[in-house]
Amino acid sequence: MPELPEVETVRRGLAPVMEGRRILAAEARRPDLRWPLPPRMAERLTGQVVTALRRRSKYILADLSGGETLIIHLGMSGRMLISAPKAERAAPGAFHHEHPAPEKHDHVVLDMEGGARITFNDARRFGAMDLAPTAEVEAHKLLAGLGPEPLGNTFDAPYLAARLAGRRMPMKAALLDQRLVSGLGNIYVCESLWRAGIGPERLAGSVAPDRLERLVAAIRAVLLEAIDAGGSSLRDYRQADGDLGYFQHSFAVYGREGQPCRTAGCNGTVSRIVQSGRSSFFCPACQV
DNA sequence: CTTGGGTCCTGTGCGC
DNA sequence: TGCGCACAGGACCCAA
Repeated sequence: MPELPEVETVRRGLAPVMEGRRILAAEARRPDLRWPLPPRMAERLTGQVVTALRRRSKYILADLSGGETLIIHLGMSGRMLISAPKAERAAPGAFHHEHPAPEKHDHVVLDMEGGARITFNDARRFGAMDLAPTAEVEAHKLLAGLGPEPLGNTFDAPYLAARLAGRRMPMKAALLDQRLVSGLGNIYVCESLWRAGIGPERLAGSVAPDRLERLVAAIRAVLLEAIDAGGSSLRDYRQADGDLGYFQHSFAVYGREGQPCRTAGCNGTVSRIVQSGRSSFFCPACQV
């Protein structure tokens, strides 16, 4: 669900209540998400100070003082809900009671030093959590194969050209492949291809170098604007308290089937096709 | 190796 | 109001 900008927004929302704070209590309310939770997860989290909250692709990484890192993936419907009781209502030593009772699909609960409760809620349970030694977290099975960060300086047109040469996969599928570039999902792939004027069915190896330059610029711009906007807020993706100022991003093509293309001077209409089981939105007139 | 399809899970919205 | 179906932001795993 959440793609890179949403995950980054969640990270930024969690940082003030997590970074530098101790996890006073942790609870796993079921043994698994997409996969089994790591053995004794609650015990391994309890008492740890979160020394840093980082992001890699769509993963949030919480470095812990004991040398492990908590890896969090939100899957399609995962949310991190923050509940911070009003200071005047919080009786000393009794802040646990200031939080609402867990609801359906609240799977992991962290009570932080400072009084905030962080609840991982995930209806579809495609999300995941694991613990790995901080020093080797990049080598973790979930992270090892990830391609470059799209906002990092190793992601550029020559890199794309080299990786896409000879590939007969549609551009849509190529950009969704996290091994090529990591962090894009269905929405931002559609939006980026629209900005770059590239059709989602174009074969990856057939895009000229100058259009790859345009694509890299488009991807960066789309992601940065979405992060700026505080992540896009759709159905499943809402911060409980709404304090973070989530913004209803207005997409150029995603979810706009049948509506006019927003490219200047284009008279096209946004179409929807299905590629590998996912909806692709694009303008057949200006994306070629 | 590359590519396409099925699959996991629950919820929502729509047409009948 | 109920029912069945399509669809939802991800990504692993396997078969051809």
